[in-house]
Amino acid sequence: MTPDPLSAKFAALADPTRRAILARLCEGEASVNELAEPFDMSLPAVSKHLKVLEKAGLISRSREAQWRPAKLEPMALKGVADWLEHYRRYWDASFDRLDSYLRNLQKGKDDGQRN
Amino acid sequence: MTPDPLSAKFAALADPTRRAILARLCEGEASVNELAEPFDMSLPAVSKHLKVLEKAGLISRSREAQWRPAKLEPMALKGVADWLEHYRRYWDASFDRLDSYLRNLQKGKDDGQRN
DNA sequence: CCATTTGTCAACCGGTCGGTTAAATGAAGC
DNA sequence: GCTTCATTTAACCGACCGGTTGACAAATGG
Repeated sequence: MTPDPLSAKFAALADPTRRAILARLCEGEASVNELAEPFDMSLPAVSKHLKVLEKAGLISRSREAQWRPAKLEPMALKGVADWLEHYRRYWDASFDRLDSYLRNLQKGKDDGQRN
Repeated sequence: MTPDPLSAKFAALADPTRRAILARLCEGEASVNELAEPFDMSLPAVSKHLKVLEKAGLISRSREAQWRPAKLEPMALKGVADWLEHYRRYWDASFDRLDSYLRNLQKGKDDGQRN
């Protein structure tokens, strides 16, 4: 247990239901019932998903009478983006290779360097 | 089975061993034995991790005599980055709020707008 | 106090995950 | 053909995941 924070974030994001919940929370805080509405799933199931997101730091929860609204915590996503950023140069390089390959095709003839 | 590609990528990244393998592959292709060397883990375990990464599209594999070198496929990571990009404006906003809060603290007195 | 509304907890279930060991495969070299 | 090296497959294991149902808790409001 107690996996590292980054693993917890990736694991939390690896479920489409949870990603949909995050997308919904972009529009503002929402109660469990509101969040559960789009899904064909029991309330406890949604509650569990919220707990996973909360433990990963991706959302926070408050109390408002009998409601427990959930709120997006976007800085946690920034942590994931920062990890990915180390790899940007690799996919940029891949894209450049693909780009020049396509340019050579476009130029039509065999006037580009082979390889 | 057959989860959506984005879920497969997040799930593959949710394991520190697999992230370490990707980091190693930044330095170039590597055989299974090379990749397994840093880990206190059997070879079949590493082989399984590679299969997860491959099914997620994050690496590809070739054949070279009796070796099956693995190679980073960075465009797959770009797919993850693109999904995250939708949330950038939210963490930027959070960061700006934090930033101006700290600026007001730095200015010391209560001359900033509250709330 | 009682009922209603909202949400969580507990126990259970089948399936997947991350690891193991032992056996099988594939290619190379003698 | 046999051996050796590199890797995968198969079977198994305990733990975790995503879902269920049923009971419980906590706040609101008559």
